[in-house]
Amino acid sequence: MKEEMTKYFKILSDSNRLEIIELLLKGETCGCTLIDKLPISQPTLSYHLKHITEAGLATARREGNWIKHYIDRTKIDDMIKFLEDLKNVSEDSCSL
Amino acid sequence: MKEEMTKYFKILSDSNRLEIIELLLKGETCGCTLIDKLPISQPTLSYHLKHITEAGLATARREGNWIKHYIDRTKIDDMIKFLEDLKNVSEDSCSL
DNA sequence: TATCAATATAGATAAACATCGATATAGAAG
DNA sequence: CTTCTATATCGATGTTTATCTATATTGATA
Repeated sequence: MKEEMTKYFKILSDSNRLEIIELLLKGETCGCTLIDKLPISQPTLSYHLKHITEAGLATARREGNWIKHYIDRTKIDDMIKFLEDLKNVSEDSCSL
Repeated sequence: MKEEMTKYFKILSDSNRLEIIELLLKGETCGCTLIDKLPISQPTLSYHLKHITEAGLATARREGNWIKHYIDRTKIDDMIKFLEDLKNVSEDSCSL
């Protein structure tokens, strides 16, 4: 649980990755269009997409010539939930 | 803004740091009591507390012999807000 | 002022990370 | 079956990170 969260937070801790996620949420879905909007090379984009996917924040699926990427919004919800709980931790609350 | 967020997320991306933050929220406040509850050395704890503070997630203030640390819960709110906005990003929304 | 407890710094190290250019692979389509 | 486009992998590199031990600093107090 907490392991999962640190993994997600690590993904969000890089500005290029955050940008990628934002673009994916906006409907970009395809690496070939992402690449023009980011200050990184194609191999680096591939590397980030792989990590985002392996962390469980996105899924990838081939569609014809392209590989489409979809952010799993429920994972963002999980993070929000976790932070809400964290914020409410107090001297007499149980651990997360 | 987004820079600030990646900085916060980086802080939360390490399990020891997350543990420290949780303990601080529970009212530990002092390094000397934290140290017994963590699998790290005193210098490493000092190192993490420094980073948490420099990132703006906590404040530190000397009180007699000890230095007390206080998490700024509004920063957690900022993260929650950011993630809410991120989740709601869509094809026709503006950028964060 | 000498001592002690809490905290910080220095210096070292190994691992992880972000990045690149070059190249390989995979699948669609001619 | 060759070609083209999208994506992945390889190998290298410089940087950042988490961690340690040893030592310094700081401030309270005996």
